[in-house]
Amino acid sequence: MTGIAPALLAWWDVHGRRDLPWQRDPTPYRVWVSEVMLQQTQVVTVERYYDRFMAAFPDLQSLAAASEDAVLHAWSGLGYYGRARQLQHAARRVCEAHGGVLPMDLDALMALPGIGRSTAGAILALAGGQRQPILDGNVKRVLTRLHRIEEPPAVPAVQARLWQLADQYTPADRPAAYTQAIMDLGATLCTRRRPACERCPLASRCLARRDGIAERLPAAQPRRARPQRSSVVMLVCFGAGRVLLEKRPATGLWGGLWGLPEVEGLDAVGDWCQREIGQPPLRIAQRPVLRHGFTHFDLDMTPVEVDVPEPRRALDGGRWLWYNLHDPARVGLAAPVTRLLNSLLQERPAPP
DNA sequence: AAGTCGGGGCA
DNA sequence: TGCCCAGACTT
Repeated sequence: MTGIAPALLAWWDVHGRRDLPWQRDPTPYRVWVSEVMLQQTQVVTVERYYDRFMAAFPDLQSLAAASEDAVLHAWSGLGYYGRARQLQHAARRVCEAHGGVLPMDLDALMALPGIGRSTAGAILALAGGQRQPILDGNVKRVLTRLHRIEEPPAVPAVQARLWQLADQYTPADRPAAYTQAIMDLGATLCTRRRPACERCPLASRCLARRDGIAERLPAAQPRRARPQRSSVVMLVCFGAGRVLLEKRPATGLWGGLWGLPEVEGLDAVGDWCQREIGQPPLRIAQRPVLRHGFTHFDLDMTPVEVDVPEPRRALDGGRWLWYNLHDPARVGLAAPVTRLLNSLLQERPAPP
C-alpha cells in the first residue's frame, strides 16, 4: 500500500505555508532556534520573537558569545526559560566540540541539551533534506486520527507506535517538504477543534473521520486540578524610578531571570528592609493582586510598593540589581514582573 | 511513569 | 474557566 506522501505533497504544493520567518532561509541554525522556540509555544507567539532574536544573535557564534542575561532578555515573555539557557549552552558546546558547525547527525544532535528526537529530526529534515521523522503535536494529531488511535499519545506504547508510523510515512523523496506538509496539515486543516476534513487530502483513508470521531482524537490525558499558591512580592523603590530586582536561581521556576524579592507576608517587609538594605522603609502600599497561571499551579501575587531611602551601601551586583525604569537593563524578566514594572512606569513618568 | 517548566489563544 | 500548543529533561 502506498504512503500518504504523494497526496500530502500535492496538497502542500498548492496550499502549504512557505512564508514563516524560519522558512525563508532554512539553515540548520535558523531551523534549530525556531524549533526550540516552537516547543510548547504556538506559531503566532513565536512569530513575534523570532526575527528579533535572530537580529540579536544572527549566528551560532554570536549566541555562544553572548551573556546569559542578553539571551534571557531576548527570550523574555516566551516562557520555559530553561530552553533559552539550554540553547545557549548547546551553542557553546557546538563551538567547543564541533568547530562551531551544528552536527547534522541524529545522535550528535540529540546529545545536545534541549534537543530531543523530534527537534533533531526537524533540523535534519528541514535544513538538511534528510529522511528523518518528527513527532510534534501536529503530527501526533494527524496520525492518531488517521489510524484511529484512541489511547492518549502519552501512553508509552502509543508513543512508540506513533514514532513507528511517523518513520514509515516519511518519504525518501522531498523529506523537507513532507515535514512541512504534515505540520501544515495539522496546523491548518487537521486542527484540534472543528477539523476541516472536507478539504483534507487524507480524508478518504482517515479512520477517525470514517467513524465520525476525528474531533475527539487525540484522547486527552487525565490531569489533576491545579493547586493554588500565593506570594508577596516587593516593588522596592527609591529616587526617580529605581526598583530592586533579585537574580533567581539558575534552575526551577523563572530560572535565571531577575525577579521581585519575595517575603512571607506584609508583616515581614520592615524586617526585610533592615536586613537587606540596612534602612527602614519610608512608605508601604499594597497593590491589587496579580493572578498568573502555570501548567501545574495558579499563583496569586500580592505586590507591595516599598519606598526606601537612598541606599547607603552597595549590594552584591551578582544577586541584586537596581533596575532603572527609565533606562532598563537588558535582562530577562518574567511576564508578570514586566507588567508590574510597566504599571509602575505609568505612575512615575520620567522627570523632565 | 510522573513531575517540572510559562505564556497565550481560543471556545 | 479549561485545554493545549512545531517537547525535553529529571527523578
